[in-house]
Amino acid sequence: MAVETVSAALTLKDIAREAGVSLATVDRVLHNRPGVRPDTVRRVQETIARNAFHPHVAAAELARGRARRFAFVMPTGANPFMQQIEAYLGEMSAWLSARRLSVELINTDVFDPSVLAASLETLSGDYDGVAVVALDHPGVRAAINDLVDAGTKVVTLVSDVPSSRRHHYVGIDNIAAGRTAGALVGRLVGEKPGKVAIIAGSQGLRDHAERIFGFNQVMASEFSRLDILPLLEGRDDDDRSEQLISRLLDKHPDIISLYNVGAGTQGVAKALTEAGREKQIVFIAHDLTAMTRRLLLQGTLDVAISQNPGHEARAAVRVLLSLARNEPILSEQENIRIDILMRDNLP
Amino acid sequence: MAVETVSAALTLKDIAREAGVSLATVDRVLHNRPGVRPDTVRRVQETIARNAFHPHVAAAELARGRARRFAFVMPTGANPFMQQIEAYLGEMSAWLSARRLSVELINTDVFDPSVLAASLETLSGDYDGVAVVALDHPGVRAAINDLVDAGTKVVTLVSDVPSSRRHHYVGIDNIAAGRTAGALVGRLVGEKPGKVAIIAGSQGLRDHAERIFGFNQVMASEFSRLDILPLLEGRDDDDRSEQLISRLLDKHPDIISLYNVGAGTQGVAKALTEAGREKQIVFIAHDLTAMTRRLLLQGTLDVAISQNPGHEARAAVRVLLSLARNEPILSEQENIRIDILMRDNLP
DNA sequence: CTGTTAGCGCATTCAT
DNA sequence: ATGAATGCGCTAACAG
Repeated sequence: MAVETVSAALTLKDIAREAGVSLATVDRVLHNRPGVRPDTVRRVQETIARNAFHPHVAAAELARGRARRFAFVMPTGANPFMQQIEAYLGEMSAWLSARRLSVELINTDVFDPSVLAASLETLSGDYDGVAVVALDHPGVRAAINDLVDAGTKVVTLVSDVPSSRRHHYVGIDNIAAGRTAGALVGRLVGEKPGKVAIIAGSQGLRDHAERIFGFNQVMASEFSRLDILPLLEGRDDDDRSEQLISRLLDKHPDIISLYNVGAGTQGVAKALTEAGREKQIVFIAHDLTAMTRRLLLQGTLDVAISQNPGHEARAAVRVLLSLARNEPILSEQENIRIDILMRDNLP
Repeated sequence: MAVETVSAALTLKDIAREAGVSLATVDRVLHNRPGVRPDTVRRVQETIARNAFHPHVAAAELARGRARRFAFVMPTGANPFMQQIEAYLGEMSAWLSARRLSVELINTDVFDPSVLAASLETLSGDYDGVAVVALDHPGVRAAINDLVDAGTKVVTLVSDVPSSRRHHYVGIDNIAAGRTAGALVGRLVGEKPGKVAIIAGSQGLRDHAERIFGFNQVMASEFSRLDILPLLEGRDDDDRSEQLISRLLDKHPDIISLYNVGAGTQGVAKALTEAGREKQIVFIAHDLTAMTRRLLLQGTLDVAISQNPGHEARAAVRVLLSLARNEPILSEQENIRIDILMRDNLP
């Protein structure tokens, strides 16, 4: 009936005895520290492997003594999605403090590359790990690489800098998210012909650009019968987005779907409602907030494509911790999914 | 710039000194053990609260010495979804062993209530925690309650027994999953009138029954123009499902959508393809496996509604561990979502 | 290059 | 009802 067996709970000392060396030598091998004869290294490694030995993390953590410090560099301002991530970090505080981990929030203008880069530079040496909502820019890339060179573990959060040497990216594949939006638009409008509107914050933002790219890809290859209107840029601002969309709806009575790539969903929704067309137009936007939740329940918004902010907060912390401990990371666990949220599967 | 402050990393000893008692007394209060004057208890608790003190889990774990044993009671047989959960448990083995945790798999016929109940009874006393894919039946409920009374922590996995006193349920809300399926069918078929077919493993299975309930709810209230055909029961078997669906497709040339509530998706897909109708019919099924992934990419399957087996495996372990340690559980983290998976957001 | 040793913070006897 | 003392398994500093 039982399948797995219980392993005998070995300790470093057991390994040391079996390999015929001292505790300290096993420890050196375990952490690839210098000063051990290659031959001895091999012998110890073999005993470790043979016994499938894993050092007790609790003991290791305790013996290290030193607490770990992580910094989260987040955008200033009232972006609700970022606020959710910060809130979930706050919820972890008991968990963190029971592990002698500290997370410090650093709010910076992440949209100004020089400010962000400068902000990152000041962190060097003070932290074991840094999570940053990054802007893809040469200055930022350099700052990230400097941190990495200084021995700090770095993960990019939500927005990546693939060309940097960051250790990990915690966030979604935005091209795939855009493709998902495109497929949903195409599938939900049915057979009807008509125009599709698309509004983003700015094409200069990497995540927005990638989503637009993925969206257009799917529309061109699979729903070419639909007419995509030129991209509008609402700068993630409610009022501006509302105005742009209002004008657009006036001009095109045959719009059947609307995709909002970035923030400003409230403004877009307002324009839709005031035109009295919220039920006819398939409306797709990003992220789950109190507001998009309400819009989904009302039926104004048809789908919210989202990334789970709680998952991102915890994944970033866990990845930084694993990196700091030189532990392997459970990649399946830290992979952030593209959530399709509709009225009936709201969490 | 910085927002959170680093707490001073207190220890039990600090609390003891500040409260004017010994280490042992603080420990007693911390674990609600008897033998402390109420007055002293209060004083110690206040000091703990005032300092927002959290005992170092690593030290606690180390001092306990004793390893924790958990059992996972899973269905025998070749259910791919269950096999995925087991596989993810296997992937955690290094993680588990580094924490001196052991997970033992117990395979049982969970569909026979008396066998399952008997199986659970044998576990009593041997484990700190038990996760069980449960069948909702009085005998099983009693067995679960007995385990709980014996001090074992119990979580139900994937399939719940709400009337039992299990400590936690790790799995999705199946009514909501059924509603989600219904909404997707209704939205994806467009304006077309026609018939909708539905096939389940068995109405006797609680999760199937709940999904059917949710599905019908949405169809009746929002898509009453669609004609729902009587439920078929394929017993989660590919061949039987294929035969049933083939016959149904022959009989009804105007079927526009098909919802498979349980397993047997491969058989259903085969029937669809052999009838040459896989492109016209909106097909929705559950769970992501190698096969449903392929069907999604081919376009035979339009949506897979799924629960993340890796997440479920890890959540069950974490919840059992938190329960065993008397730690609070991060409910947002352990909540299992209803995933809507389409071709473009496959993980 | 290798070994010895003193804690890390808590749980748990055993005394008082 | 309370306190003192021991050790969990590992890291890090030091000694050879």
